Amino acid sequence: MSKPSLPQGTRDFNAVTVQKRQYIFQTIRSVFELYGFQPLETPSMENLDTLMGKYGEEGDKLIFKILNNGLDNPQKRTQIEEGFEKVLAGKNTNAITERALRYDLTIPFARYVAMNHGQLTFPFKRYQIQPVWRADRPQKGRYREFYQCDADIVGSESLLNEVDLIAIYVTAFEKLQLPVEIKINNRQILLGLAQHCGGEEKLIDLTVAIDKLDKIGWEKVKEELNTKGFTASQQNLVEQYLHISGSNDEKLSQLATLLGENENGKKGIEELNYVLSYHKSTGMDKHLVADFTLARGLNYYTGLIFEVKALDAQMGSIGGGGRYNDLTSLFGVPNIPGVGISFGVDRIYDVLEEKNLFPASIDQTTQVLFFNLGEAEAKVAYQQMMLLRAKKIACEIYPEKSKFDKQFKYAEKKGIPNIVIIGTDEVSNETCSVKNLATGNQTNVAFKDLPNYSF
RNA sequence: GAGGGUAUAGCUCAGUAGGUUAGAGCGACAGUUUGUGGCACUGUAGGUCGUGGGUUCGAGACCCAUUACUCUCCCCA
Repeated sequence: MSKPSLPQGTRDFNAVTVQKRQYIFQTIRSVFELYGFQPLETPSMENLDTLMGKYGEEGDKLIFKILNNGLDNPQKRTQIEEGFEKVLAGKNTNAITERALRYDLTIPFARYVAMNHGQLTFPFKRYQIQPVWRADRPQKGRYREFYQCDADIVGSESLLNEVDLIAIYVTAFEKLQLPVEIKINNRQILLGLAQHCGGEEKLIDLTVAIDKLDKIGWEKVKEELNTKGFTASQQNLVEQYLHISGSNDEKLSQLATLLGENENGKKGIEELNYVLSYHKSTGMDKHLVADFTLARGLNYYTGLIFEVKALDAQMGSIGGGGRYNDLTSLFGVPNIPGVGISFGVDRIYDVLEEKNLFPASIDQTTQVLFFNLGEAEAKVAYQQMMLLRAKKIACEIYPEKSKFDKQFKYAEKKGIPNIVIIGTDEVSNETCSVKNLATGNQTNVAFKDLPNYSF
């Protein structure tokens, strides 16, 4: 028998880790609900057709596909062999796989909206907290199974939704006491720039190159633009664009000058201005940074886009989102605009851990340990313990009669702050000894007073 | 998909230039101490040195292969 192991990029979560993760989930969930979002859950697996082609060419490769059952059925042998040949040729076929694990929460949500748009009340606001899977190579801050927490609003084009989603980010990260900066940009601005550089068809090359700026620097970006056929004057324009700096207002006015009368550019700037000025009134604008280098990989975004970065932390983005004006048309239901955001819980966890920002209180569960001093004593202790549990005080009793040493060490290792000792003397007096392990203080408490004792 | 690094006790790691019987700390267990823990001391258990081949009189160490893990790039949360 070989040693048991885990699939690459997956993890077990021990008690402390689960509690810390619950703290993050609960914080985010409470904010979602505070803002009027309702929960949705979708299956771990979707039909492969639902997912394929939605995340770009790279994305398709990273989808975990599920092998069909019954491939050994002799009656289907020819069909399956043909299917297998297709797979070897790099194509997909439902003869071999027809289902796949969820890759994100947005596309399943779009599928859900497309299937149920007749029944839903619009604007429809849902949140979803579930794991997703990617067949990516694991590394620091990147896993093959990880959780996303999404909130989306569909059926409304109002920018008030963007305003609200930003407020969710700010509120949630304030509650987590994690300092962040929320970068915002607008696909319309990028589109305007592409048009200035010769046409909309340059948009993807342009965004891919721009996105790399902070990693590879302007010179390399310029080289890449050059190989993609951008002329010297176009490269110059991009350079001016990327070197815009100052406060948010200053940046936007410089950008307005640069893009001039371009309709998309003007619209994009107007929308950014709207959201930024709205948040001046909430005081949340101090977390917002207009960043024209922000592009985001997913091609379905059409309007404002967001990305959240933890300040002073070695970590990629811990959240992102944006407006997609026609996502459900992928599933045959056009004209349902939407906007959404996502929290990357696993990365948030890593950052909170790194910066020591988890509250100390969350890993404490059991409040009181009852010592076990023998069969008869334990029976009395058990009765007393149940009275405490009825008062919602978390307790446990050591399950066997052991030396004090061992029971003390058990309490200490589990971080149980109080112990209750009930031996023969206590049983006859109807009292118990309550000891606080941190202070070492010990007091005698009558049984009748124990349920009201403040531990 | 491309390129690095690592693999020795439950955990973290030593192990010199290839040389007898494989080392430490921590942890576990037991005792000093069967109604008062944390400390201390004493003792015990625990290893097919990732796997398979090769070189050698001799391999934990050197070579080849393989697997797992890990990190970086691409991309992403």
